Amino acid sequence: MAIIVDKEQKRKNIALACKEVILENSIRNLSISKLADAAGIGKGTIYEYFENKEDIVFEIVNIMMQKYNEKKKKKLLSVTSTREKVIIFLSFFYTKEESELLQIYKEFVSISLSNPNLSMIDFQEKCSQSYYLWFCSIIESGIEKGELIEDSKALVKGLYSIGEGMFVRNATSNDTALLKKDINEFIDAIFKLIEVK
Amino acid sequence: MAIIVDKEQKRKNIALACKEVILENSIRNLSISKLADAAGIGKGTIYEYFENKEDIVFEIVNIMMQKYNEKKKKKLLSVTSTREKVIIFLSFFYTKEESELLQIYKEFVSISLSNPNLSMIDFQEKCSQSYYLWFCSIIESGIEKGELIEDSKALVKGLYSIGEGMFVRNATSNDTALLKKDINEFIDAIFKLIEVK
Amino acid sequence: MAIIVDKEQKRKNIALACKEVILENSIRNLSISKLADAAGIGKGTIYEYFENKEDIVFEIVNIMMQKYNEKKKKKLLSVTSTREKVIIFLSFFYTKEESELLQIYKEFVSISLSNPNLSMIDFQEKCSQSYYLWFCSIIESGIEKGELIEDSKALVKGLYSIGEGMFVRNATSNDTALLKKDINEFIDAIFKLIEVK
Amino acid sequence: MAIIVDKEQKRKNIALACKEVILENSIRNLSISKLADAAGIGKGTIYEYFENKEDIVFEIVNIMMQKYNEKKKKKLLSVTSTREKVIIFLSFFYTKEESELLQIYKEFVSISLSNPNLSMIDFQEKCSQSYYLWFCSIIESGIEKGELIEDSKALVKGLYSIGEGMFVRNATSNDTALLKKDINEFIDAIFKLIEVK
DNA sequence: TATGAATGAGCATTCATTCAT
DNA sequence: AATGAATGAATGCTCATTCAT
Repeated sequence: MAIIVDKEQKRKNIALACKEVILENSIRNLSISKLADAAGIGKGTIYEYFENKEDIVFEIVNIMMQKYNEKKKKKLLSVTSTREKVIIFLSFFYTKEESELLQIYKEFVSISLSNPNLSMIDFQEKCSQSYYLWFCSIIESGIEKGELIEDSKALVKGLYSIGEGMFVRNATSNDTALLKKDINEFIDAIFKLIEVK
Repeated sequence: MAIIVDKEQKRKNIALACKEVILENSIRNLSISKLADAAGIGKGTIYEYFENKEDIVFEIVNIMMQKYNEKKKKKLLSVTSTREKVIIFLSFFYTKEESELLQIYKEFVSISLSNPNLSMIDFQEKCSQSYYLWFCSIIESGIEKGELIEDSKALVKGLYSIGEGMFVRNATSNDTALLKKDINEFIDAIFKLIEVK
Repeated sequence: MAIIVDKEQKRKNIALACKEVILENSIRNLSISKLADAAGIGKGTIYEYFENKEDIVFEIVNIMMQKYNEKKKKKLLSVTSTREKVIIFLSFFYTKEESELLQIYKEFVSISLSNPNLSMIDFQEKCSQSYYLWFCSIIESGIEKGELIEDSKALVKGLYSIGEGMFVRNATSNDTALLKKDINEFIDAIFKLIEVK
Repeated sequence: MAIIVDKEQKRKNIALACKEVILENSIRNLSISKLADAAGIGKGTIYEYFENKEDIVFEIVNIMMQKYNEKKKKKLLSVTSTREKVIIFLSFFYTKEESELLQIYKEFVSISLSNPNLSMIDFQEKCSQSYYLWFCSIIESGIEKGELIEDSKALVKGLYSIGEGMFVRNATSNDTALLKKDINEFIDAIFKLIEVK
């Protein structure tokens, strides 16, 4: 009988093996054969598990995002104040721990700005939406708990975009320390206005 | 006239001649030879004036931004309230009038996220800095005029990034109406907090 | 039953199972794995019964030709005049009833022109020879019965090739109505010359 | 100033340089890089002169057919009897002189039977039509000159297809001597019937 | 006997760049 | 200064075939 493999698991393994090369190079400069080499498999085998090159990137971002979300969830549970939660939420954009994910994310944004294909758009919109809802729930529970003023709700979309805006602006210089300072100073300033004293 | 001036001028002319084709297609689908055709010059000549394709986008953004800044300056003088000035400032990201500039700007951001070369980084930092100072002076004069509370100053960087953040998030869907709504709702909400009553 | 018989039968079953997909697509656009899927067997199993893709077409033509020959034999017995027999004989190339066979036959001729393998050559020669003898006997009995002039015999090879020649010429346009007209007009013309009045 | 080349002439030269490799291999097994090597130019250069692989084959068949047609025209003028003209016309299919053209032609027929693309069909139909008219005029002038009976006209299409039919049937065995014999015996037989005594 | 996972050679085409003129 | 002919590296993907089970 033929060998039976766990396709889903192998897909993950290959994706993970590819992660390193993607981080070292950029997604754009990666050829399938380099990826196959990195994963220690044949070129054709890639296509047994992935539809195309982008599919690999999806899988990687997916895996990394899921892992990160788990971490984030825990971190968010470890603090109580809404302010701390917001800081944790936006720390994504400057945290050194997630520099790998950030790098991939940067590529992702770059591609989505100039080359968006349907599945990419779809993926990004789902991501964006789920993060937005998450962030929203943090602010809302802050209001419920009486930490934030009622009007905070109208600021959610903006606050949530601040990180991304600063991230993009900062992307060329890659000075995460500055980014951290800027984001946190803004949070301080805005909380002065929206915190119930 | 010095030769160097002519060269600079010709660079501009070529860039402008390329603008239309880049807008119709995306820079990624454009080959040097198509750009040369569009500009009515030889392929080799492109290389006399530009380092590569990205360099052309860079020049176009440069030219268009300068023009746009003149317009913006005038518009800003035509209104008096700080709120109106802020609205005008951030309207860049959704205004239909500047849709060409926005499209090119999108390409530009995309390139700067994944392929930044030195002059691009330099350009972007200068741009960013000058816009920041500009925006800063608007907020500061708002404070001076007693329209905004003192604490508004600390929000400047954030406010200024909101537009970009929303722009990037919005880039795939291209729904400018939604973008406009989101930006303006945020401005409303934040002004509730920072306007002196 | 001997194993060898089973193998032969399975070969036939697989070939027949592939027939439909080959008819829907062309053999050139079909990969072994699609054929294996269509036959409901594993890719490797194909190689147990066939040398290659062409070999499958070969088997299908074989099977279909045999079936067709039975039909043809009956039809030929149902008419009496030599002219009618000739018409039936050459109707193969345009008859709608056999359009599947014709399509496969076309593939087969194409392959035999550019990729003939030994067994294919062998098959074609045997086919050709047996059809020739068959056609020959029709003409000869026509002469014996006094329907055709003695000299008709020398025309046999040519008459017999006319159909194929017209078929090939017609293959690109696929206009079977025209083909039928051309073949039958030729038969009319030649019978004017070879029929005993 | 840039080098200016005679594109049309260079196209012909490249095609001719490719002819040899096509004859040694088959059209189907030829890669662009082999063709480029054979022509002593870079792979990219091929695409400066040809749209795609098939375009090269067209050019070659075109060139060879034109040359052959010139020869044929002269040969046809060198004989007077219609019978001789017909023999010359159909000799194409077995003549050793044109074995190169025949080989290319065989590939051509093979492709047209299974992979016809639009330009190929177009090309073949034009070819076929022009040969048919040519052959037609030979027979018609034979009738006018009183060499052939009036009824010969109705045989034209068939006679003209005989060669092709026999050629195809013969293609696998490649026995040109036999083909010659068969064709000429048929011509003898048919001329017995259509020649005015 | 049957399988299907793994493979890697093979391929058409594109395009930035060079450089002789 | 301007050109455009020539190039060849680079690439995503297919698929017949093998072979361990």
